[in-house]
Amino acid sequence: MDPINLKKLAEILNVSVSTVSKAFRDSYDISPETKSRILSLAKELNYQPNPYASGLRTQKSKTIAVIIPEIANNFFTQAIDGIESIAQEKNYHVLIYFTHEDYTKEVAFVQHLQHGRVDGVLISLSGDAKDRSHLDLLGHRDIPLVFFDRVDDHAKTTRVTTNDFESGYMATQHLVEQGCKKIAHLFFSKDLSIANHRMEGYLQSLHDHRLPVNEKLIVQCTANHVTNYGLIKNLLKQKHRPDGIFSSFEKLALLSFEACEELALNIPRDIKIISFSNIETAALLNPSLSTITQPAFEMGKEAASILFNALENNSVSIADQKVVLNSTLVKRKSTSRE
Amino acid sequence: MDPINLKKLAEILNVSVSTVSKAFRDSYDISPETKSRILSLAKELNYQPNPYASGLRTQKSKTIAVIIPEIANNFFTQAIDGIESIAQEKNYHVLIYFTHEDYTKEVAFVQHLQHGRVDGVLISLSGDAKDRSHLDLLGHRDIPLVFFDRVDDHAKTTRVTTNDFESGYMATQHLVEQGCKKIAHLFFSKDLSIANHRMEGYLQSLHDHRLPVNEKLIVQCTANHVTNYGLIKNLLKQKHRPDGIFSSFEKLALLSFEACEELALNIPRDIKIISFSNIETAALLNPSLSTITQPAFEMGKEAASILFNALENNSVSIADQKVVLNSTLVKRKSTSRE
DNA sequence: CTGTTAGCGCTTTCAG
DNA sequence: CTGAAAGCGCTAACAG
Repeated sequence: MDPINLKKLAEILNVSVSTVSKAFRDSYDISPETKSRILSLAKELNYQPNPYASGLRTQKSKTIAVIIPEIANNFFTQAIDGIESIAQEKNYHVLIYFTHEDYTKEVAFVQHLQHGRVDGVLISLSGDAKDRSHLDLLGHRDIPLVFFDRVDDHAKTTRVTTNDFESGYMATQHLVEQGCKKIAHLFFSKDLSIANHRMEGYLQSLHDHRLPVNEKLIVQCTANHVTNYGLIKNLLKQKHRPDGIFSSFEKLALLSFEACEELALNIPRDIKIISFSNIETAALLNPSLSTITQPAFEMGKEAASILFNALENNSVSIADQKVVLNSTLVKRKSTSRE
Repeated sequence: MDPINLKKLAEILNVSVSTVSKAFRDSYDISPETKSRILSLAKELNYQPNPYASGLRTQKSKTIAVIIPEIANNFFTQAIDGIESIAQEKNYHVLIYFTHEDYTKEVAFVQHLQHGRVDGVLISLSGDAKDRSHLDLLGHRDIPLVFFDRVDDHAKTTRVTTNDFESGYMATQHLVEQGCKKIAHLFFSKDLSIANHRMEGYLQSLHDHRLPVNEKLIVQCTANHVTNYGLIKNLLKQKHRPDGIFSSFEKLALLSFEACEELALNIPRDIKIISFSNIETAALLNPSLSTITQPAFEMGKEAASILFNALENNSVSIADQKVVLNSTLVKRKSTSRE
């Protein structure tokens, strides 16, 4: 069955192609009768304009791209949910790309997106990137870019984050309040500003509570979870093993749980754990993990709204602003009972 | 900065547009020197063909759509991961659409996709659909469609599922083996063939183990989790409350856990629970939930591979076949110790 | 081996 | 209020 197009509609109705086209756009400048004739036939024949033709003509795709490190992650899942909910509202389409923390993929995706496939881009950076200059390409092409969560602090565009410094501070303090003296910190990549902010909160909190900083308790993890598991086990086998762990990444907390189990360390008796995490399923969750939970869904919505706003107002360059949402500290058994 | 296009490349190199175009496609029929001159300049200027122009011309978008009920769900998260991994390999783009179990949205998405935006569609049906005729539209437009998990058994196209009957049978049997006599079944929507297959497995298992079928223990849930919570609580407050629950949907198991907690029922002592679930984080998981785990990632890969195969071979109509992968029964404390 | 040309389906001046 | 015509950027005959 051949697809129906403007030309055919025009032929059937004995009007010109441009008249038909206008019927869908310029509601003025066309007689009401003609318009309704056209629209009703279009509906009857189930006409939809060809997106590639109008995209080519108008240089608008009604599509955005979302570039994230991974999807098997509750934070990103919820963020995508938020993004898609706004996109549906605005009648936009959403393309997804996963970098799997691979910088070269991030560069490749961005390269591919600079030629009209999308009108705008939402990105959460991969962990192992140093040079962010590939992102400038989008700016050169007037494609608005909004960062969320894993932002580039130096980028001159909108960044949506959470209060990571404060969260790191709160998390650490929470462990201190439970009597922890030797608090370890697990983080992922020094190239991520959010990781740095969280660590700064941790350090400040230790300082304010007059606890010493022990380099051996600060563990930089990798994109490889087998390696990470080894690192965490080593941490726990140290002579002066920590009595608390603040993990800035959900997966690292999971690995810590597993490592404790293997080493027969009781949580929360021997060691207390708090982690950034967006696991929602409290009923199924191990009751010994306090969490810092980010408002992921809201972040997705916020970032998408800002982007769509820019697109709709043709304000090509997105303001150099930082939007900060607040995470929530969820205390659970691990720490609320001594 | 103006985007670079074929015409500009041609001008700079003093060749015709078609020569440039050919350099990227027909590696034959063009002199090696010209070709390399063109390609190197293209790289230097960071040229990328405009996808909307070539899409319009070739009627190929190098894009597929994935329509799923929701994303905040471990099964779908893993499936998308699998789909995207194949798409990356094949250099395809992936559009995502969430129906949130809303049939009207499913229809609207499919309507929008019949005019060239995508080359193919992967779908997992929304729960409340009866009439699947909207999907025929895609067939009429020669857009291949592959179902995964929530398939339409009557569709004449490829369907990728798991062995749901057998899984339902195994799950029920597992509870029987632990001594359960009054086994409830929670399911979601009679319109979903997979739900029906799972239930058939449940019924067959009861029958084979000479246990009576009690209609009051078979609960049809809804898309609304507050309602579902009420239904489950009612189930548990019945005079002859069940001593085992087989849930065919992860979220329903979570609600059961919560309801048990509220009603002070001990799991697994008072009641044992087994559920379809793709929660991966064993270390964090409550140790009292046995699960039927579907190979979601593999299903995504399988469905995507079949679709891309069809696209690449221009075999527009996808064979009327059913691909069945096997789920895994994961026994945990709830049932492995009496 | 290279160039000319028509046209994918749509939007948008500009004339009438 | 309606229509003719140009052209978005690219591809694919077809000539040369």
